Amino acid sequence: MDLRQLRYFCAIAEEGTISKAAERLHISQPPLSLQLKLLEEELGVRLIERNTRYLRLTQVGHVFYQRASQILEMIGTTTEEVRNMKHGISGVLSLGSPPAIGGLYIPERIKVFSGRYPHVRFNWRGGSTYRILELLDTYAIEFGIVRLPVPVGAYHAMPLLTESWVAVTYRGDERWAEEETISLQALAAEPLILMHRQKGVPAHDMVLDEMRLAGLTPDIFCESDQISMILSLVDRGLGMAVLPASTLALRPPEDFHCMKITGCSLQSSSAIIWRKGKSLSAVARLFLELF
Amino acid sequence: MDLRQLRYFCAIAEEGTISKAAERLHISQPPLSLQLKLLEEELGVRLIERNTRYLRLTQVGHVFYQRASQILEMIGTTTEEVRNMKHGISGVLSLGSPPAIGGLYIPERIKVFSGRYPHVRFNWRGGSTYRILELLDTYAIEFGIVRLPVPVGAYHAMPLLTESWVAVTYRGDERWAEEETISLQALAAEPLILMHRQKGVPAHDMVLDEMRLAGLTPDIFCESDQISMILSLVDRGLGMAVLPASTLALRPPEDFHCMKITGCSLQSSSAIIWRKGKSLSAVARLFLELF
DNA sequence: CAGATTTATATCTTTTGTATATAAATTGAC
DNA sequence: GTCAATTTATATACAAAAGATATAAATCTG
Repeated sequence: MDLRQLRYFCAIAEEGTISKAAERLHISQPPLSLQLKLLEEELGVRLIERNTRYLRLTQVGHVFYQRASQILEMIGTTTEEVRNMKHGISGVLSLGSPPAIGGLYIPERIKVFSGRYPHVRFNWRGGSTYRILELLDTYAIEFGIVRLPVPVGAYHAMPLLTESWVAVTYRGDERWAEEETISLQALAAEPLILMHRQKGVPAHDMVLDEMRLAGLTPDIFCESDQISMILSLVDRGLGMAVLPASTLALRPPEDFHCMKITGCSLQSSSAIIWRKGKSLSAVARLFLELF
Repeated sequence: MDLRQLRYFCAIAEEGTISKAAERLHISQPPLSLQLKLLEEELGVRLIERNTRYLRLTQVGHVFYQRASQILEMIGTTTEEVRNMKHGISGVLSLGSPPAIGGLYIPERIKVFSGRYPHVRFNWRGGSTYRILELLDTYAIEFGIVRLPVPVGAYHAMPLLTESWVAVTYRGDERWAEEETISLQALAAEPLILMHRQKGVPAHDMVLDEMRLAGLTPDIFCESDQISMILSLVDRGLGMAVLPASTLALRPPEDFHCMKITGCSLQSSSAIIWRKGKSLSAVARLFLELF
């Protein structure tokens, strides 16, 4: 198969007659008829039902048209992309994430990416999931990592992991050292160090909601929007944190003790999202290929 | 640009030398060198750094190789797909969904799809989200619609809408006719008609969990795994249902009265998922394009 | 039935891709 | 350091194919 044949086929499909398509393509009509015929013969399928008065795509022709358009568009963007890389791969990659989630995924990938493309610079914004959506909507960043759910209409999403939330104490805490799990009731009796409640995105309200709905007045010792701050308090035995399990993935396991929370289903998924309307930059596409 | 040039470029990138690539392509070496040169000139970018002893891709060359491979693969699958449609578009499309979610998305699309491709037959399995995952894993269905979160590793996902759960009474219920919202406490005092709790997928436990954690003993009048059964009971004033808002979308709005639940954040997202390893059939891909 | 329009076929020309021959460059062996 | 071996690049010649022109066949309109 030949790219030219795809272009020709699409032109015919779009123009509605072979003659008009030939005009658009700046060739004469006979070779266009011929190429269409050759394409159909190669595929062993009739793509366009035609005679001197009618021309319409067959079912298979419709399918093939969709695929062919996609392929041509991909070739176009690839060509454009590569041409713009005349002076190597450079530019600024703008992304955003809540610090806790981003810390999991971003630094290692920035390291790999920067090793591969040393002239790329980064703009890594922080903030709540809600804030990240704002940054996306104002085109301040190209893509963001957020916890689901988010209003899904305007964004493409690439799901990352789904995980449970766990209760976290410091290693030296003898009362819990032997425990693998903790009940919500027991948890409510502890001083709690929690993620700050954040506007618009329910995932972050989950801990507080579950607590309050339990009818047990939770003892919120401290709220913070920084995981590192939360853990620094836990480390000093000032209270127990409730966090997505992954936020501890980058910490040395000997520093903290995690317990599953029984009788409740705190869960959250995260995803990479980007705006549907605007296509990603070449650099951003390269970066997302790391996921 | 020419498809042949993409094939040639990929062959060179994969074989490591122009000579070996020429051998693999069953052409001689000089035209291959020439085509590579022409490709680079057209793109205005050096893709392969080479001399008589070394050959390695430039940064841009690496990017171009990835894109070119994708394009070639797409052309391959498209060709294959279309060749298999020799006798029109037919076959059996196997999918699965919990009845409640599927009812929202599937019937209308089956209607459209069947109008377009009348020779396609359908195999629409039901079951809990957990069951749907089983069917996917055993290749009994090609894709499923489920409520998130699901273990994300093995599946591609295409997110659908995110929605709140609502409390539902029958229209004639005077006690609530004027209310737009209902508190969790008030809800707990009603006889409840709920989705049956289902194994493995936490989303369906949400109602019960929220209830129990509220410290209020919920009065579970009836559990069912069929939305239609639940609504038939609600319709007779036997209790109040708690359901994702979308499950009522297909019902006449005059039959039921919905209220937002205050002080709790019952939310769920749904998504179409399919196995990562196995590529979708042509018919399935066509169907997913409706979303 | 004549004129207009569109697709299909035949033949010729031009373009482009490929092969052969050979030069140039680099590495390893003696 | 020179010679053989290997690889890429260039030049020329040939072959394949894509396109143009001319024209036939089919269908609709007036």
